[in-house]
Amino acid sequence: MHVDNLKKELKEKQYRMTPQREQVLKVFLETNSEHLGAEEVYRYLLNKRTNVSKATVYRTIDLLVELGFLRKLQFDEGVYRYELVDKDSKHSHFICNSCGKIYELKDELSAEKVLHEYILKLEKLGYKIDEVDLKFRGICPKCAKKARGIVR
Amino acid sequence: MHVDNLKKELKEKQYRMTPQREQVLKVFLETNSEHLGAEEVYRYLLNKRTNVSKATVYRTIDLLVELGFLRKLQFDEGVYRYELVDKDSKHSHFICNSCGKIYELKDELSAEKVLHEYILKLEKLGYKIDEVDLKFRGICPKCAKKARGIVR
DNA sequence: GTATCTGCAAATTATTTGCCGTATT
DNA sequence: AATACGGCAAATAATTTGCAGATAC
Repeated sequence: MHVDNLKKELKEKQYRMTPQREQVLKVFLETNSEHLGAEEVYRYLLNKRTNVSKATVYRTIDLLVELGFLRKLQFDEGVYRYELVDKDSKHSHFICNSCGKIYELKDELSAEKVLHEYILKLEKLGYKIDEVDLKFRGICPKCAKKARGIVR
Repeated sequence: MHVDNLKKELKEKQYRMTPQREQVLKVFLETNSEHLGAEEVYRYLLNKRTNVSKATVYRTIDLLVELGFLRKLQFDEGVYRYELVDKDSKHSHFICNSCGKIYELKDELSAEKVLHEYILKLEKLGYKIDEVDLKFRGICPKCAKKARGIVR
């Protein structure tokens, strides 16, 4: 489980483990890391009658990013979203312009292999690459199917 | 020149051509489309003693995006940035974590070919792709060279 | 016990909007 | 002349910050 990792990581950096920090991390674990924004995390905790102030949610999320538990994302809205950093699976995102769903393209749909040779090319030219961010937008298979249904 | 295209495009959609709209578009043409944010466009015009209010800058930029003259970008700051849509050259971005410069990876550095087969794969699975957004972060060749210099 | 953390409310930043006078067609 | 547009100032939305009391270690 992840919460113990947090406990350990905090201790190492002389931060303190608090109920609030545990709760915020748990939100991401419980929701299966559904690209939540800070406001959504706050609401989720309110619903569970768990008292964490909004300021603390923001501060804790920042901390979790700093410690490498969360990755900060942007999808062209006015909000930052976050996902659990899953060390062994890099992925890209597909955002459906119709239903808004964010798909994670990984495993057999991973773009990693495809990009690998390209990244080598950049590195040969002196670019040192720390992060790759690949996003697609369009219509997802589900919505595309529905749309076809309507046409007929 | 692009300003005439704007004039034409506006007429077609029964929008009006105004000095402010011309000025805002010109900023992007004159600065070689350096990924400016709205605030920067506003400042640029102030310096040139061209009077355009901030609200108009925002509204005009939105319009230019809607008309397809500008593309809206996000680089994990709290600001939207914009670039001229250059029809015949899709490109990705490399953001240097050291100097902050944003590089456009195009022409011989274009990732288009590499991604092409991958996109076909997605489309075979029913995804309809309208937009691809690929970004890298790391250290650019210039900064990498400098850093090496310091080490010695 | 002490330094870190939290909650609250106020501040900040980027962007949007309402309203009314102005300019384009 | 009619309608779209621009400027201003106020409104909004997301996030950040200062401070005083609470809590982890």
